[in-house]
This record gives sequence, C-alpha cells and structure tokens, in this order.
Amino acid sequence: MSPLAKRYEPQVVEEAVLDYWKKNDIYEKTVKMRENGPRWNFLEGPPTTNGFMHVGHARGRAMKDAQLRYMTMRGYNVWRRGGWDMQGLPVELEVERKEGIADKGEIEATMGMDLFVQKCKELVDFYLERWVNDSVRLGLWLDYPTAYQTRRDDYIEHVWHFLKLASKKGLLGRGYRVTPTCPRCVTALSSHEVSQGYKTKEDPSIYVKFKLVDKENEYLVIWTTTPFTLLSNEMVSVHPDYTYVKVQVGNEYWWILKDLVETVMAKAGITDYKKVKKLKGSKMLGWKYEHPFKNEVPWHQEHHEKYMHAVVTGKHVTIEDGTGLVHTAPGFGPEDFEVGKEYGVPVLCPVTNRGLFTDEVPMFEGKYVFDVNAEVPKMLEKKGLLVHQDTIVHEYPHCWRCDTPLIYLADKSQWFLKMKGVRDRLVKKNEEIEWTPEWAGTGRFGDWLANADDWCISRSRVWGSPLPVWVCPDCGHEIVIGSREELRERATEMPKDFEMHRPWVDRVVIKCEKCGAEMKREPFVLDCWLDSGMAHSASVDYLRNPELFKELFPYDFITEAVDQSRGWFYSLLYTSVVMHDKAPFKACVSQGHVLDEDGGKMSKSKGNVVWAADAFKGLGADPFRIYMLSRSAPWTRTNYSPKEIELTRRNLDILWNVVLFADTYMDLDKFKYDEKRMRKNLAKADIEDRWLLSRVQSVVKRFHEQMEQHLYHHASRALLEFMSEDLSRIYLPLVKKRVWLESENPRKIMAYDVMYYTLQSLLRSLNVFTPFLCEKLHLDFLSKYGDGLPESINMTDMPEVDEKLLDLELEATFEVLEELRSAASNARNKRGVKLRHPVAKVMLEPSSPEVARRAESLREILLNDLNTREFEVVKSGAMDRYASLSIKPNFKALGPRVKGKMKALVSVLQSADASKLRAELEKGKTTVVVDGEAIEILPGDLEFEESLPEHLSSADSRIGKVFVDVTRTKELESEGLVRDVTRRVQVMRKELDLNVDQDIEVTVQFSDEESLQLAQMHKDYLATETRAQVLDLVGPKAKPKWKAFKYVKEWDIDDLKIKVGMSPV
RNA sequence: GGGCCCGUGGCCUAGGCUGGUUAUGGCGUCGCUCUGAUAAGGCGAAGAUCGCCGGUUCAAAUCCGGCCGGGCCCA
Repeated sequence: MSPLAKRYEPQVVEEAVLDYWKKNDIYEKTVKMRENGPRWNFLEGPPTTNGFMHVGHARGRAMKDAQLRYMTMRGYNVWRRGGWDMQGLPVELEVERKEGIADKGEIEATMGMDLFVQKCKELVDFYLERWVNDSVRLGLWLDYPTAYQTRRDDYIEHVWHFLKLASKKGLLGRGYRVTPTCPRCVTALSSHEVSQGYKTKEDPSIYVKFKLVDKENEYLVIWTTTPFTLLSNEMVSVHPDYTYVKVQVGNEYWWILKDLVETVMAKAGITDYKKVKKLKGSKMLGWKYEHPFKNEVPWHQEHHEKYMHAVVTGKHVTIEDGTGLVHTAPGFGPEDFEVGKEYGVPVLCPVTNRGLFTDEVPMFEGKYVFDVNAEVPKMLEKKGLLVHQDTIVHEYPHCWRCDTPLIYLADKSQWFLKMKGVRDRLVKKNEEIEWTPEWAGTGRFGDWLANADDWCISRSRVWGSPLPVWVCPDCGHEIVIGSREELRERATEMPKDFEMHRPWVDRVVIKCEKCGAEMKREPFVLDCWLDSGMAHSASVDYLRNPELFKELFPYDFITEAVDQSRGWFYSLLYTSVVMHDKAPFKACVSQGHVLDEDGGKMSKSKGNVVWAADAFKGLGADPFRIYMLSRSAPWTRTNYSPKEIELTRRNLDILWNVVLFADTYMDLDKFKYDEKRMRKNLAKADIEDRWLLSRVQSVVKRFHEQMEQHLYHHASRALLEFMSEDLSRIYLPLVKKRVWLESENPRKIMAYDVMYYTLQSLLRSLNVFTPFLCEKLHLDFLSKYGDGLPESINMTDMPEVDEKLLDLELEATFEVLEELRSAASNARNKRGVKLRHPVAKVMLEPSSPEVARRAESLREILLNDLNTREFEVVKSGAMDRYASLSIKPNFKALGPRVKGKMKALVSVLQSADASKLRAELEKGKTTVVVDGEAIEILPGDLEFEESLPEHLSSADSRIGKVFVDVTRTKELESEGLVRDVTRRVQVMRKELDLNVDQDIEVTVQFSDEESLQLAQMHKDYLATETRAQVLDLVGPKAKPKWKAFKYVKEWDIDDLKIKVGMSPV
C-alpha cells in the first residue's frame, strides 16, 4: 500500500485497511477461498437494533471475531451470517418518546398503529446502519448483506411454525399467570426482562395486626413493604415446622415467630411484654381472622371459602425478616398465587395493568398503587391495627427500559410455553454443551433450567411478532396458524398490503370451523426473546431451505454475555429442543460484563456508558481489541480503562518498530525471503537464530493450545510477550551488529530470513486479535520481501508447529543468558560500573551442571553482551577464597558476660578465622582465648558478614552466583572512555537527523591531556562506529575552528569535559 | 432466603483445576543505566499477614468448612 510511517497510528492504519478491504472485496475473497474446507459454523446472537454499540458489546464482538478469524485461517469454511434483533418494547418506547406519545393507549388516538409501526421500522433501520458501521469499524467480519432480521416475514414465519408445533405438543397454554407488569409500558415482562432491572427502592415497611375471629383480643402480626396489596390479602402463611409464640402486650395477645419477637418488639418500641404460649406453625392451620378492609372491599364480604382469611402453612416462610407470618395475596405475587391454588381460594386482583385500582375497591378506584401505599397505613392506624411503621431500602424490580417499579399482577389472558414435559430434555441436552467456563453451563444455567417457570410469551404491545392465535368469540374455539400460506387458505379476506405485523395481521378474519362465526386474532405480540431464540432455524430460512439447515445444525459455537443465560441461551435451547430435540450449539463461551473504570455498572442514567465508536476513534480498534481480550479471562467482568488501553497499545508500538527496523535494513539490501535457504543454512546459523526459531515453535504451540480452549487472554499474552521479550528485547540487539555487515554476508542474510520467518508466524497468529495492524504489515512488509503472498493475511494459513525447528535445550540455554545478564547488571550496579565500560572478567558459580554447560555454550555472546574481556564458569566453592568473612560481635549479648574483657575480645575476634568460628557455632558453642582466659561463645553472640574484595562484586540468581571483576586498567579505561564519547557523537548525529549511512567529519577536544591519550588508543573504534571519515582528537590547548562545523556541542563525562564539532560530508 | 462468581503491594492483574524454593507481570514513585528500530528497554529500591478464622497436610494463595465484603442472577 505505502511505506511504513515512522510512528504507529492505529486510526490511520485502520482507516487505510478498511478502505483496502472494501475496494478489493477482501472479505468475500477469503470466504470464497475457503468454501471447500470443512464447515465450522457460528451462530450470531443478534444485537438489538436499539441504541448504539457500547464497549461491552464491542468486547464480545471482538471475541467473536478472534474466534472466526482463527478458524478461517485454520482452513475451515466458516459460517458467520450476521443477525439483528429488531422488534420489541424498547423500540416502541423510543418512538413514543420521539413522537411525544405519553403511553401505549395514545397510539391509536394520535397517529394510528400503521404510522406507529412505520416509525418503529424507520428507527430500527437507523440503528441497524449504525450497528453495521460500528461492527465494520471494529473489524468484525460477518456476512452483513445476508444478515437475518427478526422483523422480516420470512423470519416471523418460523416463530409461527414453532408455536403451532408447540401447540400440537401441548406446550402452548393460556390462563392465569401472575406476571411482573410495568404499569408505564402497560405490558407484562418476562422473567429475563425483570432480571435486568433490579434496583434499590425506598418503600414503606409496616407491621399490621389481624384480629383473630372467635378469640378474645388475639391478633396475627404480619409485615409488608407493599401496603396496597393488603387490599386483596386472602391468607396468612406460617411455616409448619417453626415455633410461634403468643405475646402479651397490654391486654392484647399477638402471635409472632419465636425467633423474631425481640426484633419486632424493639422496632415497635415495646419493652413491656410477656411470652405466654408456644405453638408449632402447623397447629395454627385454619385459624380465621378478620380482614382489615372487610367493610371497604365488598369482595371480602362475599367470599367464605374454608381457607379464605385464614392461616395456611408453607415452607416459603422465612425467619430472616418480618414477623414469620406472611401476608398472602394471590393476585399480587407468584408464590402467593401458588399458595392460593393449593388451598383452593379464588383470586382477587383489583388492579389494572396500568397500576390503577378497579371498582372492586371503590375507595381507591382509579388510584395508582404506589400512591395507595401511603394511604393504607393511615387507615390502619385509624382502625388501631398498625403496630409499627417505618421505611426500608431494598432491591426491587424495575422496568428495564423505563425504570418504573414493577407490580406483580394476576392476569388470566396471558399465553405461555410450558416447562412441564420439556424440562428433563432441556437439562439433558444442556449437559451435552461444552461451556466455557464450565460452571456457566452446569451451575448457573443448569440449576436455573432445573427450576425455571413457564415462559410467558405474550406482550400487550404493537411492534413485535404477532401471536398467531385466532379465537372464536362465540364458541371459544382457538386455532394456531403455522404459516402465511395456512393463513391465506383459512382467511375469509386478506388485506392487500398484508404483512406479519400489527395492525395488518389483526385485520385478517377467519371463519370458525365449528360455529361459522368470525374468529379474531388474540391481540398480543410475542416476547422478542422468542424471536431471537428461533435463530437456529429462522436465520437460515429453514422452512424453505432445509438442506442448508441440515449442514449447519447444530452450530459449533456461540458466545454472548452472561446475562444471556436466561435470555438467548435459554430461548435457543427451548425452541431447538422442542423442534429438533437437540441442543442448537455445541460450545458456548459465556462472557463477563464490561464495567466502568471504578467497577460500576454502565448505564444511561448514570451517564457512564462508553460508546464503541468513540473508543475506536480515540484509541483505535486494534488496541481496543487486544486490550479487551488480553486483559482478563473471557468470563470475568472487566473494568473499562482507556489508560490501560494506552499501555497495551505500547506493545503494538514495539511491534511496529521491530518491523520498521527490519524494513530499514532489508530495504537497503534489496532482501528477498527464501525459506528453503534458511532451512538449508540452519546448521551453520548463529545460536540466537536457532534459538529464536525454536521460540517461534513454542509460542505457536501455546497459542494454538489456548485458542482451542477459547482462552483468548492466554493466547494473546503469549504472542505479545514473545514479541516484546524474545524478539525485540533479546534477539534484535544480538543481530544488530550483523545487519551492518557487507551486503552478501550469509550471517546477515540468515538474520533477515529468521526475522522474516518469525514476523510472518507472529503476524499471522496475532491477526486474530489485531487484524488491521497485521493486514497492514502483511501488505507493506511481508509482501514486500516475500514472493507470491496472497492479497490479504486472512488468506494465509495459521502457522503450525515445526518440530524440526524446536530445540528446548537451546531455549533453556537462553534462560541462562537472561539470568546472567540480569545478575551481571545487578553486580555492576552495586559498584556503579556502567555497562558501557568493559570489565576484566565475569564468573559464574553455577547452581547445576546443566547451567554450567549452557553458560559455556553462550561464551561468545556473553563476552560481547556483558561487555567483559573474560567469562569463566567456576567450580562450586571456588570463589570462597576471595570472600572474606568479617565478624560483628553482638555487644548486647556478650557485654553482660564478658564485661571488662570486651575490648580485648574484639581485637582477638578481628584476627580470628571467621569461617572456622562460624562452622563451630553452627554446631553449637565454642570458646575463644582472651588474655589466657577461655571465653565461651554461644550462637547469637556473633554475626558474620560476607564481604568481597574491592575488585569483585557479586549477585545471586536462580542459576547460581555471578561475580564481576571490576579491576581497572589503562586499556579498559580507554575503551570505556571512547564508548562514552561515541555515545555522545551518536546522539549528535541523531539530533542532526542524519541518515544511518551518512558520513561525517568530527573534532573532539578533551579538557585534559590524560584523557586525550586514553582516547587515542581506541580512536579507530570511534571513527567506525560514528562513520567519521575525518576524526581529530585534540587536547585542551588546541584551537579548532568550531565555526566551520555544522553542529558543536559541549559534554560532561563525569569530571571530564569534551567539546565536539560535527559536519556531514 | 437460595444459586453462581470474585477478593492477591497505592492501583490493575497472573497463578488456583493438578498444594512444593524467594507469589507473576504491569502502572505509578525513587536511584542507576542502555540505546542509530523503539514515545521503548535493563538493573536496583520502597511496597503484599494472597479478605478473615479454622481444618486437612511434612508443606496451603492453591484443597475443605465457616465468616466478612463486593458483583451478578433468582426469590
């Protein structure tokens, strides 16, 4: 494409690559190229086209892309159709907001359903475009043109097909459900929707007493945080096994759970009370009480069932809060509803799905439930039934879209899919799925499946797949329609512009086959999770294309965030098991969420959401991707931190610079990569060449192992570490000298071949994480020096491990090298000897024979690398004779015993044999003779300090002890000085921005004659290293013509001053 | 109340399944140093009771139990 820029700028690279891909149809070509490979099928979990992509979505999508690119480059024919979830409540709500519609009831009155649906379509089209743009910008390669859309008739038809099948199997039901309802959106919510909206809420917390019938002054004390539900209270539940007590308070008797008496009394501020009787909960069954609002609510006067207004027992009663007696209102709670069913009491639910009381409660008719919450306690107080009142802050479900607190309402018209009869199959099929991490499937999802309730699928809304059920108003006959064709056949009349959405579908009338009346469609739409759940079949148009379906199903892989356990993972599994009796996917990676920088949840209301497009623009998609995937395990939650992305990005800078280095010299030499040549010359290659080639194999091996387990964080780190440690930090400095050799030198060519081979393997692997950068380097570097490469790195194959190049012994040898370097630096550092100054000798006292052998084989590298004249591996203990042990008496311990002889003792100890003393003390006590008197020395009386003579410094390491001989000689001084000067001249070259091969002329003036003499000894070195054609070294008295130089600068080198003049020639 | 996950220097993080020298790496701070690919790199210093308590074991960050704290999910 173009020469590499001096600096890596991700955004610039990415824009250019995106453009290249588009202009050259690269994605299409990679697909075509692999079409004969074995199939590997991915099922895309469709994002909702409502709102924009945030960084959490983007993390998941980066994982998808890494997996897809990996499989593609392993030769698979990867199925990767995109998909979009386009219907549902969120879309309606946004349209309502934009159009200024207060709630659903106003739709017909203001704009009509036709126009409303049109607006919904326009809205999802708008977001769809944004989502595609952001996904493309992220580098996520999916089939976008063929992407499935849940709003299309072809798609919806599959949902109908499924419901008809479920109905035939007896799984589709209708009837009373207590459903969480949003009074603002006027619709029931599914349990997975509820689960998204738990928030803290402040509620009243009231303790109320119910008077027992036929008993003098005896009351049941109950607790509730939703006072309005008392209006339809029907029972009080107690635990059959727990103990309850009768407490005397004044002249009244209250029944409370034994364990909670103190708590309740303390809350109510009652100190004067007495427990008078104990009873097991089961004994209280059937006790009748007087409903507190019997007079106000006619319904309570009209019902006299055995357990109406009576104590019942249930094991759901807990002892943690409240009174242990649980107020039970079947119309307002799922558990209460079950209790009601069990005890055969009818349901009272005097509230509409807008949260308003009906005429069944005349005094509150038309009032909002949460307003009534405040009035109920007042009334109870007047009646003398309120024991205590305060407030509580707790987690309460809210509408996930509009934040309105939900209410649980019994509604007999809801439609649902049954769990009974399918549950066992679901659990069994789930066990066949390979989950990452394992607990996501077995624990979390598996347990939930085993306990899941029926699935309420009906929604009283507009923009969604319509429920395909028509009902006869006269005889009640119901039919489920399974396809458009079937509908056409049955319909007495089809609208001209028919589509499978409201309001058009509502206009279809069917003649009842039983009584001949006109059947009307049940005016519900379906839970959008049912839409997306059908993706296993609907996304490939199973009804018209069963052959394709057969090829793909079950899919090899899906991955979504953990909240999809109850969402998509579940709806996919349910529909697939019912339809095909198979789990629809073989493997699933459950991803953790992305939180804000402080670990808080990202939400629009908090204003802490980071949009993906902004992240790509600000930081680049590649840095974003590799940060997200390398930072932590896929299933753990991650705090989003731009600062950390910048740090990760530095790794990519290093890669860029490595390539730039290679490119600079390869370009000068018109290098062409030849793998055969490299392999042929391998035996004669330098040790670091063979080492690096082996490291490539080890890293590629690890990369594959980790990718196969979906451990992207390990896979990416292995590559990054290899790149910055092995390649950049270790290998490149070792070959630097070689790239300066004359052009046809085989050692140089070898270095080039090895670098090229390494970068090729690295870039192909890394491509799964940073596809833009790797494509760029493929085009501008790999293709420049290698012949016959395809036009995209994605059209090449993943590197495989080449056992012939693997040499673990050599890798272990280089670990010794690293240890030696670090220990030698440490030892130098202790004496303040710069690495630039050569030392006389470095010695290693190795920890094992292997280390000794490996160190020996490194001799040549070590001399240069440690900047030492000699390197020696010494025998164990060989250095002891240099080490002197000094004795430090412990005066505190010795003083009291030795007293006046202390001075004499110290002088004796100074000349004593310290190592002998230490050996004796290790065995026990010993004696020292002072002035003819034996003094007993105990362990702890003396401390020993090892010290090395002035010319030696040492450091410990894992491979043994390293000694550096820092003896100064004229020769060493000279070399050090010249290197110091060289360094300054090099800096000046760089400051002048000279080309690496630019010749110069230089004059250096020294502030003292002695230094000048020293420098003269290695003048040649200075001239060669700095490419100085003319080099004058002069003393303090000389008067060079400084004005003749292009650049003149004075430097301090410790006490020495030098002045350097330089010009290019 | 139940289920699942998490808790490692000031901050972020690896390791935990399979117990074993001095607990990984990074950011930041300080001192030194290296460098003609590098906005990088290296050496060193300071900084951790691996949430707490108990158990198993010769040996626990790791396994087991309990508790505390945080998150998510469900009641």
